[in-house]
Amino acid sequence: MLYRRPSRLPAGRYPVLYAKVVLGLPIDGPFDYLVQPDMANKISVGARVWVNFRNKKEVAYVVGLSSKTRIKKIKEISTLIDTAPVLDKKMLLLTRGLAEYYCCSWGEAIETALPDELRKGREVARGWVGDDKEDEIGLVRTDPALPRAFRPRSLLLPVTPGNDVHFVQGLDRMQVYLREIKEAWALKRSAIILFSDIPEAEKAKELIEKELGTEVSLAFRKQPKELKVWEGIRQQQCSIVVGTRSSIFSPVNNLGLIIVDQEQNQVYKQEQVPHYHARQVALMRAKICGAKAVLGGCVPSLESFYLGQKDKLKFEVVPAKTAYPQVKVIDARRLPYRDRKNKPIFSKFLSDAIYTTLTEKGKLLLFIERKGFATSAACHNCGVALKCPRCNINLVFHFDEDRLKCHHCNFKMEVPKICPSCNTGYIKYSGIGTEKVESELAKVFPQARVKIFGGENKPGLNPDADVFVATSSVIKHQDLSFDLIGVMAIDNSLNRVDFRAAEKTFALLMGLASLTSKKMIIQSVNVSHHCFQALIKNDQQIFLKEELRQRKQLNLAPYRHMVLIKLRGINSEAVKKAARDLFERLSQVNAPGVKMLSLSTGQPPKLRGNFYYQILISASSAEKASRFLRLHLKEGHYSGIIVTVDVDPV
DNA sequence: GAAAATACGGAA
DNA sequence: TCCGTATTTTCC
Repeated sequence: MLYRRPSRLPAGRYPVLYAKVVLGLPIDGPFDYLVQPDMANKISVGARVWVNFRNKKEVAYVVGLSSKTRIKKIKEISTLIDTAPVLDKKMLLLTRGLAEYYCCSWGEAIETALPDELRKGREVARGWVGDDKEDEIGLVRTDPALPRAFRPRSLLLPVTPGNDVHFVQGLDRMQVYLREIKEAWALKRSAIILFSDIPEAEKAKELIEKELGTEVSLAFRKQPKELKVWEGIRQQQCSIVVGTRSSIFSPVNNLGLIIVDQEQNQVYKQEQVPHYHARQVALMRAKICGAKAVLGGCVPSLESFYLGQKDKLKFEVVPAKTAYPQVKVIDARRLPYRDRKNKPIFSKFLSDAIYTTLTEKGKLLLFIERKGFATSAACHNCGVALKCPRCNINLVFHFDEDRLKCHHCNFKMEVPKICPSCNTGYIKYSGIGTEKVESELAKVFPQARVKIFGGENKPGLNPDADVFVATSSVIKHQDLSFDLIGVMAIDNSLNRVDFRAAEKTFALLMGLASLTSKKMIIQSVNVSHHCFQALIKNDQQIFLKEELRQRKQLNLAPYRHMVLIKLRGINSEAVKKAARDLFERLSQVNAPGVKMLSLSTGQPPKLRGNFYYQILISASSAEKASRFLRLHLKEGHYSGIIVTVDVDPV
């Protein structure tokens, strides 16, 4: 993508100027358009223009200017939308990097970085305070003195070296964030601080405003004043922005600091194409801007821990002010039977603890992860779930084939008559109904006043209630404190068909543990799991190191980049055929560093009338996988089937 | 992504 | 040879 420097232009002659533009469509560009002479001194790289593309009026983004073109039948730019760029050279670099990483077009990446109204061609207030040094780069041309100003150069720009990345671990990490923000502010540099939800961002806005005595912008998608906020930030030399995922694209000038709080949280991954992860974009943007990146949370993601192990990220642990609770893991394999039909859901140990806490008028939390879980096959006697010998994830029973299947590598096996682990028990399928916990509790402890947590039901609003039954949404409420937390059916979470199941479960339990400084009791059939060992000993390294070791052994993230190709369509057979064909075709390509792993039905296989299939790939780098797919996905087109790519799925 | 260009194939 | 339809290509 090198744009040739124009040959010296004859004096006095007016040169012809072409603009290289990209569009927010899944097509590779850029496309050349003729810049009319009267526009030439107003157009700039990073500005929007209206163009006629395929006989349709479209918004396009100028990514380069040139005095040459190889295109024969060229069209003119219809009108200019902006006289000042809406993307500075750093944002252009960032969006292009995003496209290369996440396998989308540059235009699509640009559109994810801009507010909705800008994508529709809405005009914006002038007053850009860019921090571009114009002539140093030549991307943003503001000098109207033609023809000398035509200096379109390579877009392959050197990136500011030196990436300063830190991880702040602990419940009281906000004080470190404040320290960093103050430091950036003193140097007259901007800061972007991302939070996992809007209430958290709002809280932080108040706190930072109080501490710094300056106004802080709150930015998130689809807010009524999205464009106003965007314009406001762009016009300040230096600003502080708090927000959610999309705020990573805030148009701040002189960026000096990016903080991503709760970086292990999945909310930072966008569900729509391009499936970017705000943590990844934060690291990319920090590198381009020479800014410091600070990741934070109670638990690091395996990606961040891995960076730490390689000395690419410095850890700072903030000591907790509150005590860490006593954690007990109770073996739930053989809960005593009350009768054949009604298996008890509380162990003797948990029952006793609940009883004691109730007697002492303490507050209780019973946690049940209700989110979808696959039917797993486990031994009735020893409780060991049947796992794939190749992927170490749970096998799933398929009724139609009467066999066990691995959703990761397609390994299949007959259901064993007796458990291969203990050689005595028979295999049982579990899909535990957790809805009964409340009524079960009422049966066993008629004196307890039980509420399902959520909405109006919160400890503050219901001072009478003794017991709250809650799902993972309770973890957001870090201001709560209980005397006892009981964790039920956590094996459902641990046994999910997902190589990140253990990591997610660990983060969940760490979040829960911070809601009590007294006692947490976990019921599991898997007591020796490294996830629990780390919790019992209050040593995250036990979990992180073992998990990393397993990931390495199985060639999974963060050692390799996973890429998921999703196919969907109305016709089940057609999708299946297309997926098989695509898998076959991609497998035949010799691409070093790219490995085809599996072809399976989607999760779920059918959604809103569409049938889903997915192909899993691993690669030594995301860019490599994206290049590979960009090249080979367009070779074959399947009618009626939509193919999307998710790089680094979570 | 979707219109336009091309390839295909059956009937006259 | 013609035309309707499926498939592939191109969009500047």
